[in-house]
Amino acid sequence: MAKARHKTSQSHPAYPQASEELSLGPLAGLIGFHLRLAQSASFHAFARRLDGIDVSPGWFAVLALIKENPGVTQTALSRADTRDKSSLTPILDDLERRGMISRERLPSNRRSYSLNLTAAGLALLEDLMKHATAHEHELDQLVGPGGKADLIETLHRIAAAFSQQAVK
Amino acid sequence: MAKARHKTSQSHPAYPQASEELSLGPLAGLIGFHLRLAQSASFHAFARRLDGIDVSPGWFAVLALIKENPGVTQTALSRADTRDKSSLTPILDDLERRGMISRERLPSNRRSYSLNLTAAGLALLEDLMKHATAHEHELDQLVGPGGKADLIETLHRIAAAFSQQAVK
DNA sequence: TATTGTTATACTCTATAACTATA
DNA sequence: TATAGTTATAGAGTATAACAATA
Repeated sequence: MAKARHKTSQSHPAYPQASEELSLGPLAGLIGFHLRLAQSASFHAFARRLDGIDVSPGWFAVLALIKENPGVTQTALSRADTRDKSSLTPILDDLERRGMISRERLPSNRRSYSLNLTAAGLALLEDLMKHATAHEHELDQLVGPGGKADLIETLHRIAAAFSQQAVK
Repeated sequence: MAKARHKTSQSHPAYPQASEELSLGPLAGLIGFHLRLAQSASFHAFARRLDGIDVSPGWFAVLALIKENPGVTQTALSRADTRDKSSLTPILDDLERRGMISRERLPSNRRSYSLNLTAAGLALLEDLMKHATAHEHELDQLVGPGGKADLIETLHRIAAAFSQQAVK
């Protein structure tokens, strides 16, 4: 987990287009393209921070959502994190095996699990949160003091708009 | 390729946290979290547009970069798209097999290929560009008229800052 | 020795479909 | 019949390492 390591050797050979940055052409004006590069770079930077901890960036959101919504079910959790419930199962299996979460059948509906953090899970989350905060601090610097709320609102609007489409 | 299909059945059962949106807690304030959701939603929406065309969103950038930088080498291309050269090989193999690109050894450096679009590749790219433009138009609406340049600049700053880190 | 590109391989993330058990 | 969760499986996407050809 969290095993991203790059080695971008900067040589400057003598043939066209290879020594400098490529021209992006129309890509330079596409939000979608920059969204991909920014999220990928940010994700890997966060993963690098988590090196040594055996938890990937995606698991952080799972733990944070359980803490914030005690007793949440797996299906509700998968919806909030916009992935299929079947993608969540192995993650939760692992977190349970490691004693980070508890799963209890709901008496009112014995098909569902009620998910909660254990004390160990809370401690893990708090550790992860420290790294997330440090990472976020870097992002804040890049975005600037006035831009953050706007940026989050815009990103949220994008996510919400296209998620609705997916339902159609 | 481009096979994303969601079915978010909106039932409203009678147990806690399942009927409505979950609380995001601290995640609500994290740029990184919203970056992931926005890019994932936008990516899948674009992929949905490309349904029927046997090319994924990632391949679009490859074709666009080759068009914009005729004769580019594989290593330079992989760098511009921030992925390893070995990830590019199977994509280029496929594009070449389908007659979309040409690969010629550079006389000046016979280790390198010079990549170019064929006529068919250009036609494919133009078709893809129509879909990308339509998708981008949707994003523009969401971002608003004044926000676009700012958003792209911010995303670019994030990508650039963390890519540099990766080199260290 | 260093670099370009290929190959072999593996890991992460995520989805679909069929299943069990409950409702 | 419908829903919650599991299992089996598959397919993108991407990386590392070892390699051949070339520099």
